Amino acid sequence: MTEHQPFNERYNARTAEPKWQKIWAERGIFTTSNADPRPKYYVLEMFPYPSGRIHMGHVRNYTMGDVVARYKRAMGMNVLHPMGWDAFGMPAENAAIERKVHPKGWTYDNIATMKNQLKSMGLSLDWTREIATCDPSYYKHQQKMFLDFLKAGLVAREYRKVNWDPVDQTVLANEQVIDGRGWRSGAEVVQRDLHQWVFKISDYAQDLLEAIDTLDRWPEKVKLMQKNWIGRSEGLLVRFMLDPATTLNKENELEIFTTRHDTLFGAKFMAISPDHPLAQAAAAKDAKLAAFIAECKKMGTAQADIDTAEKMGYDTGIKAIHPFDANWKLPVYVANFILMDYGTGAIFGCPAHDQRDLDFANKYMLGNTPVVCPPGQDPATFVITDVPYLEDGKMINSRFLDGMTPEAAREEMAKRLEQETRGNRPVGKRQVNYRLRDWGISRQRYWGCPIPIIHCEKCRVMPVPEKDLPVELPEDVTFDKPGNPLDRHPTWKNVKCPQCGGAARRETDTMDTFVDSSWYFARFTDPWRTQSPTDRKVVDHWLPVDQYIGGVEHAILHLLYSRFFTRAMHKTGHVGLDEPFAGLFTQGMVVHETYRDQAGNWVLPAEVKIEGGEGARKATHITTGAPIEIGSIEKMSKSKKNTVDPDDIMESYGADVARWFMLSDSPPDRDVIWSEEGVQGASRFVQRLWRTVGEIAHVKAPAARPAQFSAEAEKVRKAAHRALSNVSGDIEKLRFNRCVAHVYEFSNALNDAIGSTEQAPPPDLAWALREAGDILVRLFHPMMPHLAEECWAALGHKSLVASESWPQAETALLQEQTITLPVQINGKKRADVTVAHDAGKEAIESAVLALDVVKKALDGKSPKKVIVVPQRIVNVVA
RNA sequence: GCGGACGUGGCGGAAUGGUAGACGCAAGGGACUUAAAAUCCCUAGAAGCGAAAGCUUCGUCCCGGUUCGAGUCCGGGCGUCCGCACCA
Repeated sequence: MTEHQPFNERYNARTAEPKWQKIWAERGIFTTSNADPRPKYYVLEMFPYPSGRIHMGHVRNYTMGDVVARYKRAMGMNVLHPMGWDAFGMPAENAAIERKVHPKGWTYDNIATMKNQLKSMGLSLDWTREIATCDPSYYKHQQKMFLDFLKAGLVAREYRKVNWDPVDQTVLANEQVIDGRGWRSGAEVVQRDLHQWVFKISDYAQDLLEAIDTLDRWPEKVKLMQKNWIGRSEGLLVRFMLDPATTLNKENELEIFTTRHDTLFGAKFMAISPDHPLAQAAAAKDAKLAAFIAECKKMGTAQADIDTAEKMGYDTGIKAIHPFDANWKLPVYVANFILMDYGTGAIFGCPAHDQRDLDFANKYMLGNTPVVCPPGQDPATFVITDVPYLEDGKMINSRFLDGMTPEAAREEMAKRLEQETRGNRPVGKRQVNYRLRDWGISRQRYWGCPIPIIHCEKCRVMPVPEKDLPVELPEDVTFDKPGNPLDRHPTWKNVKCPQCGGAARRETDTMDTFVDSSWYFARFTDPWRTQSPTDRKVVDHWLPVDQYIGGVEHAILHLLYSRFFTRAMHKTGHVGLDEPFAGLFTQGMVVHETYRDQAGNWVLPAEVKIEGGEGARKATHITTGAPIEIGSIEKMSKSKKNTVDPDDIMESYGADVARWFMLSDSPPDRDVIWSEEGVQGASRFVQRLWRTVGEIAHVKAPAARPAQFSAEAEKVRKAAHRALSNVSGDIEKLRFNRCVAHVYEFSNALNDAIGSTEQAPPPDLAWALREAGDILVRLFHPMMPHLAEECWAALGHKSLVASESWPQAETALLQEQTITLPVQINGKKRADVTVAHDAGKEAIESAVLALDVVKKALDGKSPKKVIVVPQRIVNVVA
């Protein structure tokens, strides 16, 4: 048996934590067998990018997952709780450029460091399943699936806009474009069209949308965000004739998509995307238009930039003819806010009922005609100036639509336009549109999974034969020149065409790292398998993930891509289901105060000393003594230096304290403020628990359960079993902050009981105290596993608490004999009434009416109404 | 700009439409100590009344609504935060 610490000393996390971690590892208790017959439970936290060191966000995320894993294990389930590395990505290449280190070396060094950090947290992870997405043994299978998807028609090539840095000769991520300039070069960024590989996620738009409703253990907000992202809209395609006098015969019509065809009589202009073929054709004959389009290309590709940029247009001189009036001509503008990717890249503008159209019309003095009149408003006096009318109403100024609701008007308009034909085709056609675009996966970068394609002059685009997988990244690359190192590698891209044997070149683009993270959860089920990405028997047993936990910043992209990828894997036979994550939890961020010195430089919390409380907090620099300004609380970030290094915390307080603090106070889905005081509070509590358990360890109790318990012993038992019931329920609901509160409550109650006990408590109380001690330790074990092991051993147990089963609450102890109900008179609390816990409504009512306060308030009259809510409250309406 | 959330004491927060402020932090008072740390006990939303036990009024960002009853539901504001397709 292991030596445990004597109770006259403080609990020493520094010696206890490594000791228990070693024992857990030696006994392999967190290694999961795929053959274990017990019911499965798959708990997964979003795997980290190996950026260098773990941060507090990781500590929070992985602690939550670990609580669930340890709890479910105690509940008798076969728990899969793996960990890996989202190891491809740009920071490795940035390090290569800035520090002359190889991305691979940099990444694996980081993994080694972070793995040690995670190990020191005492997480119950199965490290035998560790994977790194940058390992050829992982990405080989990803390449195989790319080829399978290609065969299954799930992959296509499309032109896509990217931010191009003309100096660095590279594509920039949106975050690398700052005020329209490249972050490294400072050069003005231009939009460029690149031929890209895309996954056809839009084929699944309807399915992904509908299936959201089956995800009953996902947060509503995430589901709503995904629905809006997919953005289904039912609208109408309308073909407008172009006035031949204003255009060449070649372009004789313009097709637009609209969801507001009810407002067609409010149209004032047409707007097309700068990338629209008509705009391109017109620009060929109009140098000014060409210049305008070039100007539009200087805008970034980020949606927020497009939406917030000033609305600009260029009148092409082309006129479109209103479908219901041959004499009604609408000017056709090229406008910077029209996207080619959405609908047909062309719209009609109705300024009175759309903000963007109104801004545009006001700028170019195109006027507006309201066609929907608000209820109760006189149409004759209804005018629109700066704010469009977007609500429901009655149609006006709209000929045959007048008087209808907008909804009926849309229906009527669609019907009429569908019936009208021009050139054997209807003028209008109903269409369901999605905002969701196909997923562009091509990246012009080195540190990613190579796309297994060979380009041959003769045979065009050829998949790499499966026997040649993986296509491995060459290691001899340089980062001293602009552009993609793969592209300028002297030999790597030169290959023979697999079909004709002639000279060909490899695809030098690599995959978006979201691809890597779209199936890692499946790979964890059998990471050793070499012949295929998954073993169907194994993967179908483990999936879906029962509880997935990660940051809300992944609410849309990562989760939606994973849902699509799982469907694609299903279609190609790699898994047997569509939805990868049955339960999802999105945790909040870790935030911290910011500090600046007098020169305005950010200062690390570790360098700041805080004194004085309550409004009078003053901060000084720990070494120089210079005054420090305390700033706002913000997300921990390197740039603002408001970070706390988990290593420092674990070194000075221990992993359990860090874990406990991360779980306490804030609800897990909200931000938590890291504060020194809070950590110290957690640290004090660890010592208090240690002392409490020490007291109980000294209590000599009979082996057999006493037949009777005194009131005092009963009180202890009730506190224990109530805490047990509460903590269990709150872990199930992932309400860890309440678990923490209940452990505090229980521990306080236990301390009270011990404090009022003489040296040797009577046998029944002694037994109750020992029972409570055993429950207490098992209750906090998922949150503070090292302390729990130390306490468990101290209580004389030979087993590991990590392998113990979860205690069962005795329901009889949860029910009080009498309950005290608040009594309200007219909704205000005026008294209490104590009744038997199972008292009926009538009994409660008569007890309440007998109260002096109630009698006085009623003043002899009978109450209008008495509302009795069982177990809750009584309200007397006088 | 679009989409999503959040707003409760000095602070983090608790509260199936049912006693607002559990639990913790910080604070104040006391005990122990030569002293400090640690620990333990007590107090604590605001205002007012009372010698006291206690009582009254107000109070969950603001305005309005639904309800016997609203922190919670609905409508409208204000503020803060997150995401927006090549950051992960």
